[in-house]
Amino acid sequence: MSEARGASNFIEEFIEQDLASGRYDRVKTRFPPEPNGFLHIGHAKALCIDFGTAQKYGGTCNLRFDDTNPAKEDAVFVENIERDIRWLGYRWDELHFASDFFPKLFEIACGLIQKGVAYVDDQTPEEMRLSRGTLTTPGVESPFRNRSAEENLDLFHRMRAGEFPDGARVLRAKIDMASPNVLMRDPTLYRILRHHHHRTGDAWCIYPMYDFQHPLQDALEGVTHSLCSLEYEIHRPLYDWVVREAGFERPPRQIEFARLNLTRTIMSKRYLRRLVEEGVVSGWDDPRMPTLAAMRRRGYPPEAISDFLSRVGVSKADSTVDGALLEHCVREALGEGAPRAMAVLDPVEVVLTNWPEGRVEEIRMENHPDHPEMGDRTLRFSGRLFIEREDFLEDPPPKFFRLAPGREARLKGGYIVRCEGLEKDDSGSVVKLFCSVDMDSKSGSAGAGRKVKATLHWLSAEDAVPFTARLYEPILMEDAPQEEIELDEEGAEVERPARDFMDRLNPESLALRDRALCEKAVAEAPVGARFQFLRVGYFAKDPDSTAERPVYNRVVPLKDAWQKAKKG
RNA sequence: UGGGGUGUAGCCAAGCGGUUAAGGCCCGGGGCUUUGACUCCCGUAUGCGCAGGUUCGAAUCCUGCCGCCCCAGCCA
Repeated sequence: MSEARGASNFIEEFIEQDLASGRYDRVKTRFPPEPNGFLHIGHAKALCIDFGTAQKYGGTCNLRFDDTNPAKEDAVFVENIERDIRWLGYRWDELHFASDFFPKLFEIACGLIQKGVAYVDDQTPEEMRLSRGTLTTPGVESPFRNRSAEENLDLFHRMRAGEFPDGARVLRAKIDMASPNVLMRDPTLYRILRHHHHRTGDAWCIYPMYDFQHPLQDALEGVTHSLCSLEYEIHRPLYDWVVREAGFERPPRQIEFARLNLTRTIMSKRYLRRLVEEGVVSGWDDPRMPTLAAMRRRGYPPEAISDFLSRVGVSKADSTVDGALLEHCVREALGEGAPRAMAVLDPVEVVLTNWPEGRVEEIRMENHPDHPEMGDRTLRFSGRLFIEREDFLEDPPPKFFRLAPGREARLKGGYIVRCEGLEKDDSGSVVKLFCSVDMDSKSGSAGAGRKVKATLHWLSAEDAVPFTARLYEPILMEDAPQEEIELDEEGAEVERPARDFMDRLNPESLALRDRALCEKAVAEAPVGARFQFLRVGYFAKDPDSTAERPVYNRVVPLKDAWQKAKKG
């Protein structure tokens, strides 16, 4: 099943070394989200690495919820995360919750106390902060550091029994208050916290900290390779300390990689939450959000996301990937399978002046130019049609070769028309084009051999169904620094927010086209259906659609050489 | 000023002492085209953060310097 043909990144190199040296005889990873929010494309990177690596080496991957902080967690996030993982096409081996291990973790903590490497500290949070020292100065040992094991054990049990108020005491590891690695200065292992937990209810009033729970749980599950992002690199000595002190023979190996950043994309959970709470977006699944729920709703195929992630690669260098790469992957994933259809987003009426009165022709249109097996459909063609407003220019610039006064263009699958005149409203905008049609130019006929530079998409009045198109752009206008350095009164450097990220929001991240027209088949397609609107882009039907008013999200636009030429 | 990481093209990223430094995205040029799409060709680092050194030979080894990221939660 697995085809391990050599390592394709540094993590796999480590794994192959470990397999070769006999350190491990199998591969077991885990994906360990905290159920406190929605998964986004950044989490998807970790997810693909965790599941993908296990898969490659014929191993297994667990899904584990690190639910050790009930104040921030909720069962609804658990459900959403599970759904997102399945959507990406991954299946976990075992499902675990940190909360299922609370009794075991408590037991291990007691063991550490008995060994004399953990103690109960009565200092206030403020006292602890002060005595921890700074980055450049060592910390000071707590006055409670040398209590007897018996006293510590008693105190810890009483913490668990609820004898002390929140924050009154903590359990700490006894490591080294002078360590240059601040994390090793007697880190907190347990805190008292009275808060209803979404799974254990009020059974516990003490909760383990990440640095205690995570390594132990990895070890208890039999994880061999604990893959995580770079910010945990400095936690590794502590990770190793915990599993070693707990007595695990063959502890997991933690390997860290760089997390994903995307241009013009907010990836911070805190900021995403603000967008939702302040109503900037409609919710966690607003198609402008970088969450998997949003991408699914917008119409991204899951294969596009895994393809994107595999192209991005895995390394330890901080990076920001160009959003154009994701778009490319989405287009590639959609190009083969999405049926083509006609939709005119910003219609302008075309009247064919020499079209036989009352005549309506039926035209066969292929559903996909490269896949005849996808069949075809019939569209009507008549003397009253609609084309895209931007496909006509009264005063065309040099490289514009679509319709203009006196110029010809082909209506795809139909006839060649020539613009003979136009009508404007009081404000000067074009409301109607008068065109002559070459009756010998019907698509596929002998007279059609003539070449015309432009082929336009169109809809005849008989077939045009009104709908709303939602066009999306990146939610940020630019990638600006989050912080800038300023000098305070004493001339010291301080960091403060350069500009609130809310000021960098792109006002054009959502554009509505509510006069848009589409084919009947498009209007009647089920929610989630995806089409390539010819010459416009890929679109997916949104759940907001009603029978009277279909709504389509632009998944991604088509590449457009003209738009590019216009700007350059 | 402490510790841990990291720096190869506009953006990612291979490279692990020995031909002219992979590949993808972006970009430019051309072919094809009843989607200015798709596709197909071609092109884009005498250069690998900078400066020295070792070597017949350095992106790869050594030394020094510089930039950027992470760490002082009873968050994860």
